Amino acid sequence: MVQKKKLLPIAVKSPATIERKRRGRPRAYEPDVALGKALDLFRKDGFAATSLDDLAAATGMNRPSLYGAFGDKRELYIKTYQRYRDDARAMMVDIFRKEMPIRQRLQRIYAIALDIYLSGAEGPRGCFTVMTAASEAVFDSDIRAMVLDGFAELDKAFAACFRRAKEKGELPETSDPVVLAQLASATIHTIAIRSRAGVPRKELEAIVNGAIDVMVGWSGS
Amino acid sequence: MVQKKKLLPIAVKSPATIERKRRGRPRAYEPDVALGKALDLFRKDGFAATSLDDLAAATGMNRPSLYGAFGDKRELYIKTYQRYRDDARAMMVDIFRKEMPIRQRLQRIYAIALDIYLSGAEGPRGCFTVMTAASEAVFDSDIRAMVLDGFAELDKAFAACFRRAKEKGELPETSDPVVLAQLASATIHTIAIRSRAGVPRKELEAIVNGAIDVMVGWSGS
DNA sequence: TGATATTTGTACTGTTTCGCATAATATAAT
DNA sequence: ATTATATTATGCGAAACAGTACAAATATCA
Repeated sequence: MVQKKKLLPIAVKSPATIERKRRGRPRAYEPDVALGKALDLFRKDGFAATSLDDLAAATGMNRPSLYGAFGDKRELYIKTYQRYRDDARAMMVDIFRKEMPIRQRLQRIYAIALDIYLSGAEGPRGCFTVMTAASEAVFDSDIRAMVLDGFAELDKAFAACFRRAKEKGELPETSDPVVLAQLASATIHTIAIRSRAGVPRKELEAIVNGAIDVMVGWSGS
Repeated sequence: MVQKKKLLPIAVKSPATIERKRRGRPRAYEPDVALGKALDLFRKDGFAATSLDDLAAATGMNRPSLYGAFGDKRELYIKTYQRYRDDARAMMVDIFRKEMPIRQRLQRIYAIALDIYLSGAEGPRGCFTVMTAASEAVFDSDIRAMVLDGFAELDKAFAACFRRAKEKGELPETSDPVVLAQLASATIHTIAIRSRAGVPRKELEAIVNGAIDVMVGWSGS
């Protein structure tokens, strides 16, 4: 009698998660949106400067519910980071997959990156991976591993782009996809940091365009 | 009678600061070394995660003395940041000034940058400018201005390098010193962040070498 | 020697913080 | 209805925190 009955009434509010009727008092929050609110806070203030009271206020939950749902502050931080990565990947994956000229592909990726970094009602929030590397990654080996994985994922995705472009003859035979990928990641990192410091979008776009020119040449505009 | 008497006995311990005999109870600390210790702590843990008790313990001062010497936590942070910038500039200035091939100049600058970023008994401490951009710069406009100034100073120094190299014929006429400078800064930023995440020096050097190759071509090694 | 100046060290205040214990509440299963 | 389960809500307690008041200590100056 583990999972017998069919015809289970699927909850209307959470389409992704299949959820049968739960037993006790119903939740007053939706885990996904609460996690999103927590992510917003952590991205704005960082781990150390964000208190559980702040998180409770932002999510509309009270502290015991936060613990019940996500564990302690550190576990919650890790979950928000995973959520951030999932979101960012979802926004990028199409552009990395679809067929298009390397120049256009890079332009679109950086445009989305800037959307992510410059968003935020109370100031630009930058890149959560970079912020986490700059703060928690040193003490905490689990978090450090996640951050390293984040860097590696981006490096690999860029390298694949350049490898394909080279095969298609868009890049000279002498070019090294791995080196170009590291430069592409470096450009991501520099706009992530500079966005946090308040550099306006126009300047960041100029940096991006210059970097693209160096990486793929002046073939297009 | 503002500054009349000559023959003032210069203190032996602090050669830089001219210091006459002070009136009351003597200091039990040396401001310069105390500020250095505070800088070490802030670089390791960041602003929010560093308590005044930690700072007092690290400097050997007690909290009232800390306030008397440097002001509150924020003022102390700002002073440590200025100290960091001064130190870094002092380590770089010769290489930016002396006459040498662009490739060699870049190699030396990145070597010193890596020395700074990877130093630290309890893990690599990264770049304080980048860390500050990632954390305090968003709320605090004074700190934000300092960080922006730090970025600009590096951009300008790199741009001057590439401009000189272009004039000496080390770079093609089509190359843009400003764009190359932004790439050079981006490379600084990416190794700063990655060092914090525990990437070993060998890998960071590979990133640097690849970036140099792209920026100045394969003329040298 | 006594007045003045400066720093140290202890202790205190009020606030914030994290984590949890406990009771109240709301639903499903029987 | 009664029981079991799951969540909310209140609030406690111990620790950490930033900042300051005040007395003791240690020097110079007259």
